[in-house]
Amino acid sequence: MARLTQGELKVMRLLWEHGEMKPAELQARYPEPIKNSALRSHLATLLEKGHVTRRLVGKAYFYRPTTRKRSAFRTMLGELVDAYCGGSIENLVMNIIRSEKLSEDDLIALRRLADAEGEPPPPAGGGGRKR
Amino acid sequence: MARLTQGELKVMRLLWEHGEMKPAELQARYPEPIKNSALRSHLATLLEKGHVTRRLVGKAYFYRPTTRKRSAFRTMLGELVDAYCGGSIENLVMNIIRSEKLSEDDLIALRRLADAEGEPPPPAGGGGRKR
DNA sequence: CCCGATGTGCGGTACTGTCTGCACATCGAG
DNA sequence: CTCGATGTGCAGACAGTACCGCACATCGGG
Repeated sequence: MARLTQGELKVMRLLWEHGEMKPAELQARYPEPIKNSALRSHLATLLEKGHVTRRLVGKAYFYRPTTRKRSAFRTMLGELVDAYCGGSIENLVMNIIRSEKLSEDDLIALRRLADAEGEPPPPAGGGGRKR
Repeated sequence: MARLTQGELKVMRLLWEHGEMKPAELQARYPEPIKNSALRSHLATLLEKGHVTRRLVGKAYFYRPTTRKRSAFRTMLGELVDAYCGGSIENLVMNIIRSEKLSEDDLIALRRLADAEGEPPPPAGGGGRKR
C-alpha cells in the first residue's frame, strides 16, 4: 500500500481506534483543532486512495477504514528497516534494545516473550500458544 | 529534526554509508537512474535544511552529512511508535516479536541480548557494560 | 586556440499535501 | 415560512517535493 501522509495518518488512527465515524466526530477528536473542510479534504484523499469507504446514513456519511492498521504498520516498519537497518528486522530489534532505554521489567517481559515464541511446539496437549 | 522526504533519505543513506562524496558519485550510486540536476536539487534542499554541508575541493563540492543517522532513525522510530504502538517502544518490540517472523536463531540472540542488558551491574571489578 | 568533459547556478514545470472559502441542501424550532 | 445548525460538493490558494534543461566556468589534450 502507498505511504500515508501525516494528516491522513491522524485520521486513520482515529478510525482504527474508534471505528466508523462521521466527519464532525473525527473533527472533534482530531489531535489539533482543524477546520471541518480541512478534515473532509483529508477524508476525500483517503477515499480516493481506497483507505476508507463511506456509507450514507440519513443525511451524513459515515467513514470506515478499509486499510488495516497492521498493514499500514508493516509498510512503515519496512521503510524504516530498509532505510536504517539494512533491511533486517532482527537488526532493528537489536538496535532498539541496545540503544533505547528499556526498563528492567521490559527486558524481563521481552525475555519471556522470546522464550514463549522460541519454544518448540509442545509435543502433546496442554500448552497453548499465545496467538 | 524535521522529517526527511523519500528523495532526501536516499541521498542521506548514501552519505551515511560511504561518507563524503561529490554529486557525480552520488548520482552513480543512486538506487535508480537519476539526472544530475535532479540529484543536485535534492542536495540543495538538504543543504538548506542543514542536513549536509559541503566544501570546495578543486572545482567540485564534496558533500558531507551533518545529521547523524542515529538521530534520523530515532525520529522515524518515534513517529512509528506514536502512530501504531501507543507511544510505547516496548509495545513496538512486542509487536514485532509477535507478528514478524523471527528465526529461532534471532530469538536466541535476542534472549542473550536481553540478558546482557538486563543484568544488574556486577557488584565488583571486571564487568563493563557494552555502552 | 578550440573543444569536449566535468561541474556549477539558476530557472521552470508538474504534482502532492494541507488548508480554506463559498454555495447549496436538509431539518427542526420559533 | 424563516432561520440557524449541520452536512455536502467543489474550486482553488499555497508551500514543498521531485525532476529537468540550459547557460556558463574551468581544465587538459589535440
